[in-house]
Amino acid sequence: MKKTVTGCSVEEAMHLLGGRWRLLIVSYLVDGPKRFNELRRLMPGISQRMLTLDLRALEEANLVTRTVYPTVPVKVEYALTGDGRRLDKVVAVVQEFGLWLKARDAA
Amino acid sequence: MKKTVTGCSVEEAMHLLGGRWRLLIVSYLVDGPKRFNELRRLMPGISQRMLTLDLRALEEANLVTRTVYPTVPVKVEYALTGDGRRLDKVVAVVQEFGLWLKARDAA
DNA sequence: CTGAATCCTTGGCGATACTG
DNA sequence: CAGTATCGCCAAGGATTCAG
Repeated sequence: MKKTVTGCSVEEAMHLLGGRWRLLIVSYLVDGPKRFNELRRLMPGISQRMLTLDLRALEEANLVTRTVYPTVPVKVEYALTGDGRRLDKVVAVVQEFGLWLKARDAA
Repeated sequence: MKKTVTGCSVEEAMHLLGGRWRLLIVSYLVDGPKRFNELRRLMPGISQRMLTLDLRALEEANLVTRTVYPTVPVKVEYALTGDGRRLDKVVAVVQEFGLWLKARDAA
């Protein structure tokens, strides 16, 4: 990817997190490390492909770590890095807004 | 639009704000009402079409108001609604993250 | 100045099948 | 279990033109 977005900070952040699933993935990792299929179960709508791609992107951005336990069968855990912890507040605030939005539109 | 995203709050919020420009638009409206071309100047990359479409979407979501002053030439002002003010924190947090991100990647 | 209309391209994303 | 590889769709977005 590496599309040079010369824009401002909001644009940069959105380019990294703006996909359909990325911030949602992070929102689940905030609670602690998760395995691949664990994340799939938490997000019934996501495809295997997108989960992989988005996790790779977050990994490349140093927001998430990928740890492989060489057991049989293989076990892979994803967790937020220290940098990724910078997203805690983002997730919290967006989640809060989303909740309010759903409540409002339900009425 | 009204695409029924049955997902969780983060997914809902991202579906509304996840586009390339929407949150950026909001980030400029946080500082006060802005005119159409004023927004265009602030976002050199955006096309006329997308600015219109995204503003309409935000308007339909009751986050932004559109006020037409019947002068000649016409003057149109966009401003955040009370509901839209719920995005102040979102913008602030995302902006902060984006700034940190740019600083980190500059190093 | 603020759009609407049209056409076209891109890439985000899903579906499916295959693998260590 | 945790992926990779292909294929193809379609909505997001850009460029250009026309209009009140």
